[in-house]
Amino acid sequence: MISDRQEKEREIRKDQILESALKVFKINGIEGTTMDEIAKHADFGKATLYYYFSSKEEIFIELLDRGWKTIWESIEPVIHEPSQPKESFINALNVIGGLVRNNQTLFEFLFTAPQTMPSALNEGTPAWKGYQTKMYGVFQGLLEEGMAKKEFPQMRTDLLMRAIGGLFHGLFFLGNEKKPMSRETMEEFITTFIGNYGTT
Amino acid sequence: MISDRQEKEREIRKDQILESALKVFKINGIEGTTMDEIAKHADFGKATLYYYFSSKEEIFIELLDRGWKTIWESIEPVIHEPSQPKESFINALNVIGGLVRNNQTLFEFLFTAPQTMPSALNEGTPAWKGYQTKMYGVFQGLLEEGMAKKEFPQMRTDLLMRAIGGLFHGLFFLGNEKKPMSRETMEEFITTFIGNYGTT
DNA sequence: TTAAAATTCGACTCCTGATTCGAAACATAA
DNA sequence: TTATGTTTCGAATCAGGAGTCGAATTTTAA
Repeated sequence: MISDRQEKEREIRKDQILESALKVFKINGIEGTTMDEIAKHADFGKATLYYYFSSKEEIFIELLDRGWKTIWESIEPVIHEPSQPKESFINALNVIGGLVRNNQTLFEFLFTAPQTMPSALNEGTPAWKGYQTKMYGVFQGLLEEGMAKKEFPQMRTDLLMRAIGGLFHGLFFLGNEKKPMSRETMEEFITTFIGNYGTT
Repeated sequence: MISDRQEKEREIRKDQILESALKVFKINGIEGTTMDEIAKHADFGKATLYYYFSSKEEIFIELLDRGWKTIWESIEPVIHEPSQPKESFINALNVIGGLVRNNQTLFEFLFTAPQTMPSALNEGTPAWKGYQTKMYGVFQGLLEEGMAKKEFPQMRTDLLMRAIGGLFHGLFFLGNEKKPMSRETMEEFITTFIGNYGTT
């Protein structure tokens, strides 16, 4: 039997491993990351990692799953508030911005890793992909609603989507500045781009 | 002695290998790419690759070097034309857009690979890095000039830089559309963002 | 106090994939 | 035609890293 406390401690150890994996990944890149390295950082023996995770891939998947779950659960309540599409849209972006500010490394990983990790993609619709899809769906939806209400510039929503995605990514992750992107600055850029149509 | 023709043929074979490497990389990701795979695609024996390149890494570096050189040499003349900063800026972006349209895979690689290939970075300032730096320098410079002339919104140029970089990347590389981004659409998005200050 | 369960880990195994070897096949030019 | 240089490649070699094993060590609970 496993007590509650035991379960909790186990969870803590898993977190420790995941966190270390993330750090090592950040330093050595996804390619250069070895289990030994992760183990050293996490202060465990390599074999112990396999007591908690069945494979290196599982570690990365778990990182993605948890991360995207967090994103989704943070956004979800915001988009259910009864506001104008544009407002919801910006609120949701701000929520994500907040997450990024709290843990830059993690979220950069979440937004970048999928491109560079072919193995993870091939398994029948992993959980994280589901959240990702839902998230994009929501944003796209808000964009379409807002477009109909003339709150946004009249452009193809899929293009606008790409543009805003890129813009967000650029602001938060490009360049070598260590200071986090402030909420104000982000809003300024986004609204400048989106134009001050409906509101203001 | 190596005749001109021989030299030329050798160059062609190298191209063939580089092109194959790029394709395989696109399909299997940078991680999953093996020399065997590249060799198969290039229709050479694996050992032959080593006759033309000293290592797998050299292949990737060469891809980056050539690519960034191309970018730089395409931009260079445009920015020397005597125009307003904003105009030069957009012209240069359009030039790059043209390159991307011609060979999406290559340029996506050029803009993405550096993030995911730690080994390449460690060698004392590789050639491609030089071109990349020069390019960013030029864009940043144009932005500053234009800012002074009120051609752009008054924002920190480094942030504006990141934003435009992200925007460009988003338009050209995000999403799963296969159709290339048209010049018109790109300009529309960029100028919408930049605002129609000076010109128009 | 002690048997069973949970946790830890160093030392293997094993495989994959980069790189090298040495022997061909081919081309060139005297 | 032959000696020399060039190109090709299948079959080894070799290293590094993922994953396994079996023996401790620690914790739990009766």
